[in-house]
Amino acid sequence: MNGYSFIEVRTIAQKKNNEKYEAILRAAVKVIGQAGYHNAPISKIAREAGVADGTVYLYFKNKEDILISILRETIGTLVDRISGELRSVEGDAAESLKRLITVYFEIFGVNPDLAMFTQVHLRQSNAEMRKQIGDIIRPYYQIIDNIILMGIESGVFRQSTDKRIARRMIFGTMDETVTAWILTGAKYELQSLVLPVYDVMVGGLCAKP
Amino acid sequence: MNGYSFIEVRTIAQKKNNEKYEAILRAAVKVIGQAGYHNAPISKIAREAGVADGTVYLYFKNKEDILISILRETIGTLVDRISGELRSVEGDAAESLKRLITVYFEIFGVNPDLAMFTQVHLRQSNAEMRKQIGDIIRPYYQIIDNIILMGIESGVFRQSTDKRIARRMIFGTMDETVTAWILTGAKYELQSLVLPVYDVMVGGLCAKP
Amino acid sequence: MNGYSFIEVRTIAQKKNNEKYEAILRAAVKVIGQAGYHNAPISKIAREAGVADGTVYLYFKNKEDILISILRETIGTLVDRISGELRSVEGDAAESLKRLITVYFEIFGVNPDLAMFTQVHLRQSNAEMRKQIGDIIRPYYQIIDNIILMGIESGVFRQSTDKRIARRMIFGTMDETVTAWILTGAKYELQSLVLPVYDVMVGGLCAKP
Amino acid sequence: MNGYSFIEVRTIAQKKNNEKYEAILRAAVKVIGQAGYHNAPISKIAREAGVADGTVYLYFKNKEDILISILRETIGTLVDRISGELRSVEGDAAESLKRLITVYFEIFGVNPDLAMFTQVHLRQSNAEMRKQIGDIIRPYYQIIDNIILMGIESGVFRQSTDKRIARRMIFGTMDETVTAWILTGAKYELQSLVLPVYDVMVGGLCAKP
DNA sequence: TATGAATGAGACTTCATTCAT
DNA sequence: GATGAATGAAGTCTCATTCAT
Repeated sequence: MNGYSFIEVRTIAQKKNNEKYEAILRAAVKVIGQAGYHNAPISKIAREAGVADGTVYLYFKNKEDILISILRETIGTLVDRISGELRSVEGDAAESLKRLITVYFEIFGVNPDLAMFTQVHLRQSNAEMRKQIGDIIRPYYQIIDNIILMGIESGVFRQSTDKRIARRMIFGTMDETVTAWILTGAKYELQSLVLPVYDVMVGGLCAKP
Repeated sequence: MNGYSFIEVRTIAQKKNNEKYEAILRAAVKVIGQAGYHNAPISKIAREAGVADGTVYLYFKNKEDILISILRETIGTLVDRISGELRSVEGDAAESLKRLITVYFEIFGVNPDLAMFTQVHLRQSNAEMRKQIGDIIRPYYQIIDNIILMGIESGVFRQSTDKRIARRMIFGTMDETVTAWILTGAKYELQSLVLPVYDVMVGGLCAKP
Repeated sequence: MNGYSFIEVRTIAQKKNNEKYEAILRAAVKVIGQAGYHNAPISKIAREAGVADGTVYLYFKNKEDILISILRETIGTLVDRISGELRSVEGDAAESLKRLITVYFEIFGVNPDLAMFTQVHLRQSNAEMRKQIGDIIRPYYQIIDNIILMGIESGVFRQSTDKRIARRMIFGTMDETVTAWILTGAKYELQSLVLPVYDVMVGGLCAKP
Repeated sequence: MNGYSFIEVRTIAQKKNNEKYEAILRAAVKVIGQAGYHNAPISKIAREAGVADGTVYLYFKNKEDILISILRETIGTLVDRISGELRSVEGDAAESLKRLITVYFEIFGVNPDLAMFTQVHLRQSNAEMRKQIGDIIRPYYQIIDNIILMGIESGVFRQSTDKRIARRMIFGTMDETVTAWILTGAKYELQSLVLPVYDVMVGGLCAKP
């Protein structure tokens, strides 16, 4: 439940020998993150994980399955951690949003390869994969939606807010911020951007009257 | 200077016959847009364009060059059209932003394949390509930056706005909106979202006191 | 140290199964020898060796590497065998030269494909390969040079002999003899030419006074 | 009849527009000589010759025909020039041999590309081409044979000389000398080697008793 | 004659996946 | 479970040759 490990969310069957399962996922994040999905041969991932090529197929159906699994673990971690944070600020939409951004930047800030993977290379998926991706990512969207709803109902956010659009603004801004961060070399602390990002989300661009 | 056509910028040579050049680019947008860069063999692009495989290499240095060329044409068009729009609202930052969103949604709204290409598949590039992509995309960023600056200086936007963050919010929100639109099947009119998107960008989430 | 096998020198890796490594080299000698380097597709070599195309790349870096490897094995064999022969006639330059010719004709005489490969198709290399070829072939040149030097110092060969030219005469004459032999169909025993070739090298054309 | 040009030996039909014919051959010698047969696209030869790709096929049946034609012209020139030289030393085998070497080194010494072409890249031919090459080269062999015969009959060369072997020694030594010269960068005057080469051919290696 | 755009066969090479050990 | 050698489909790109202009 802490979200720092890939272990918890595995089923019992998969828990057997999860050392290798995790090693492969970690290796895949690193290799794909740095080289891109189509420049990351299974053989390279296996070597990085310290296992044989064939072993990968004992833990994953195929290469796509690795991609999906990484996303599942990542989103799982994200949702776990954010949920944990939100419980302690129950009802405070503004603070919830701030925590959301904080956790998001934290998770990717300490793992640029994972950021690169999620923001950049995950897109290299075909139509049928995107369906699965959508399903996996939904709980995360839900959290954002809940925060927005909470804000509107509590009067902190505008009544007229278009909820879908607001979610895309939040998601898109964080996404773009992380993408810019890695594409410019991950040279500064992503954490330092939590407040300005939060500020522009909440306050918008306009000068208040 | 019209920006509506692929004609202006020639890559390999000033071919007499740019019909084929454009046909290949159009085909590439379609095939890559639908299947993804790495699932779009040259042979498929060539067939879609109605030319032989080898012909593609008379107009483009290699496969990457096609990707780069599409982006160059697209950004060129985008910049041309937005610049045109902005001239008629000289100095009005809010209106400029609205026009930016309008043009952005217009261009991609009529060409979901192009949207898919730009929003999704363009990311499937390696490190050295991203350098080129960065160079090409810069003029577009510049336009957004100019609008922000204009807004701040004219007092329409907040003085305290972090310009980099603001740009990422604008870019990320539009990007995410278009991405969501195509990933859900491009079923509604993208144009209908101009106002709500503009609204959340300018007003932010918070209820005014 | 026996020089009769391709086993000793490993290029890519110390493969457990060098049966395939040798099978591919043998197939390459045959196919390239008969068709020429640029008319010998990897697919043909693989088929001749009884392996899949991709297997070739488990044992060789690329097509050039095959060429280089064959040369290395051949020169290795040649040098080993000649060295062995020369040990038993230590100091006798004339006899050494005769043994050199004998071994040279022996090796190529039993393998016309290898002769064809070495004499004819090896030349089809680009500039950078020729550098490597030069390095590999050097020990062989050295042996010839040593024989010449030995002959001069022992007074068997003329003091005034230009050593470089002498080496080229020896090498060129053997080379041309083998080339002519294969280009005319390898119909006679190459061995039968050892003495006349030796004779013309040592005695030259002129009638002694 | 001077052998310095490609013009004379053309038939009347081919003489029409022989400027282009010669330009293409010259270009081919240069491009193939420097890059090798299989790295010398027709397009490159055409560009070097200042004609269109298609024009090449008005003068040559195909790419192989260019190779053959160059050889024919070269051997033609060689035979013409040597024949001319030999007429002035009628009957003197030793002097004839010296003139042979001189002309050989002269022709290739002033044109390293042609040397590279003949010594190195011409070998990149397939079986059926080699038949043609043999036919073309025969008159040149004939000249060498004649010199040898003349030497034996006049008592200048040994009675016991094996004529075939002697020819191969002469040819192989010149060939190897020129090859070594170009492969080491054509840095010295090939002419300077005429005498030492002649010397080793005639005197052989042995110290006279 | 001359052009050069167009063709498409075919080359080299990579790599996801399988399977005997 | 674990291995890694082997496979072969598929991809990118080159280039000899043709043909409409």
